[in-house]
Amino acid sequence: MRHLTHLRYIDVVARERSIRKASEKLNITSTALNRRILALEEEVGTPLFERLPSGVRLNTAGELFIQHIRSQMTDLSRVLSQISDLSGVRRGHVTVSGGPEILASFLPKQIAQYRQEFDAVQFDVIRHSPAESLEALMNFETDIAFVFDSVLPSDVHIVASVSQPLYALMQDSHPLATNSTLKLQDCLAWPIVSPQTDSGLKTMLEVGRVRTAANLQTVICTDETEFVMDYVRHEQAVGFAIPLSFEGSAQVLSGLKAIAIEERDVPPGIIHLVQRKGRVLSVAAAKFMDQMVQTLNRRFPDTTR
Amino acid sequence: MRHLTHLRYIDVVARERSIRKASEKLNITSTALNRRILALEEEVGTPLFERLPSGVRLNTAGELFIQHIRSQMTDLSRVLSQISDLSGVRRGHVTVSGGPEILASFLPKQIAQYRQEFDAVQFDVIRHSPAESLEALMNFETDIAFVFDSVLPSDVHIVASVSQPLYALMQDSHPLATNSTLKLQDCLAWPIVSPQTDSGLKTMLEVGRVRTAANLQTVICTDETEFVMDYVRHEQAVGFAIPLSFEGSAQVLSGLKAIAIEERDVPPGIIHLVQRKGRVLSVAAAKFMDQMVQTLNRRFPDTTR
DNA sequence: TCAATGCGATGCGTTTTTTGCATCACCTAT
DNA sequence: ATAGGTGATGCAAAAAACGCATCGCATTGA
Repeated sequence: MRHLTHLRYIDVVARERSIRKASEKLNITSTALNRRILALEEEVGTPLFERLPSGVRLNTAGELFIQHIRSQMTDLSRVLSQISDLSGVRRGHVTVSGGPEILASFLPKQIAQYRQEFDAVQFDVIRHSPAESLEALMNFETDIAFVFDSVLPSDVHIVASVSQPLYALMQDSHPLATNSTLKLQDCLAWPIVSPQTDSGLKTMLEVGRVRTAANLQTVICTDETEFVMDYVRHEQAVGFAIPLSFEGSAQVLSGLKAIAIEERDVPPGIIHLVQRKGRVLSVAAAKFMDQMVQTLNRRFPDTTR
Repeated sequence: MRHLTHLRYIDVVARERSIRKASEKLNITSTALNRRILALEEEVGTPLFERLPSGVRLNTAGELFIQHIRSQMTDLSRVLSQISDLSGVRRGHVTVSGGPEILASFLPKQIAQYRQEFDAVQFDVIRHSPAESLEALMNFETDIAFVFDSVLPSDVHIVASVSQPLYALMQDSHPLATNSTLKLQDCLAWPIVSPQTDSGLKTMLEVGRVRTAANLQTVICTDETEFVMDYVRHEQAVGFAIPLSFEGSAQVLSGLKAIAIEERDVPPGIIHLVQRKGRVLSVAAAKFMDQMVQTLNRRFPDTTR
């Protein structure tokens, strides 16, 4: 789409903060791109970029304008998606972001299920911290985001919230594996694989640690869910995860046991399924969102929508 | 703005339902315009217009697309308005529509007051029936509309509602002019100047007629508020109006008396001040809206917002 | 202090796109 | 059948966009 191209030019320049860099990315000369920007600024009647020795940067007017540009671009692709939807084929593009908890088991399964029905829809999956998720959402870079245990600003719309208790993961031959639930204290004697960054999982564990005064023996810090799962297969250690990260796919847990930590010790975390407030999702994204909400409702009946 | 031009082309074709007519309006050849449309349809991947012997007409895809186009255009002008607002001058363009009741006294005064402060803002005032008002609002042709006594669809946002009792207008030397309020029955003996079309005023009067079984002697039907005011100066007839049409400007009423009809006879009508739901108004329009709501609140304390 | 480097802006010739004219094919109403 | 309307299309001219080479300027590093 030709219009889209024009808009994309400005968008990329804003992102790259350099006309020359942007021109490489767009496969045109910096001259052409530069003149486009000059022409645009002429039309708007005011500069949109500050010229710095190291490149360019949006000024206030530019910030307003780029917001409009991005909104326009996503709106257009939504409309195109609606239009091709008229002829029966469900085309489209959905961009989802979330933390590692989501990327492990839940999201791939959801996407696979969706694509069974609509295989002309393409997905982008991005790993983001909660803050990055929200920023990307506001910049129209993503359609849907999962945010774990975070205070949400008022300009995002919470489509669903699901409560996730903390589970301990271990070999199924592990001495603890016979329990039906565990206290955090029970884990003190074992090496712990704990989350690394300030993720939601880390926060949950931290709350538990403070509450029960349990001094866990962390031996490995990592956010890679797969690494955790795999590691506890090799050592009699204890890892942590939430149901969304392992439930529903038998293979992930093969040889492992997941046991709930008592909620008195660690209160459940909340995962929010969010989109940008006021934005109308494409047909594909809306439908996918709907499917996920339904699944969550079925698997976790306490899900609020 | 060059980008806007492209979009406008499509918009005008859709409105004119003819490429040739649109091309005249846009001061270009029909060839150029035709090819633009063909190119656009190519890019979108599907026809947007049906070709009829008498011209063109939007198909379903086109309807979706034009909606997007119009939204884009108004959004862009809003952003440009915000941008020029950054540099201190409040520029902009506000389009208001409403029935004759509003156009008489209230609206001109409001606009004059607003332009005292921001004289770079330009206004378009259009006279519309309630249905036309709502349609224009949805087509992004107007920013703000006054709708009198009408059932409003869910896709408009009611910014304020003001209750308006019916008043009888007559010479101040009229025999009825000594009363402080009037019953509809009191008017039976006099020639009546009544509203013509199915306006809100007409509806109010109709309700009163049915309720009190009063058989008014209508001698003139007109919707022109000014005509009514002027006519009752010449004959001892009775006209009707609502406070918004005459209150606040002494000249309009000079030589006339306005007396409230008792609310038992004729329940007050409601005038809604509305905008398109989900749409963000330009700085100028929002500010003007705000001023009007404040005025209404001051003059009619029962105004809801 | 003096290159070296990287940035956006600009003049000019070339390429690509857009436009206008003339014309075609088609339908409708007279 | 004819006259007047519609949108589509081939072709040449006009306009816009593009790429190359170059400029001016500021920062960086020896």
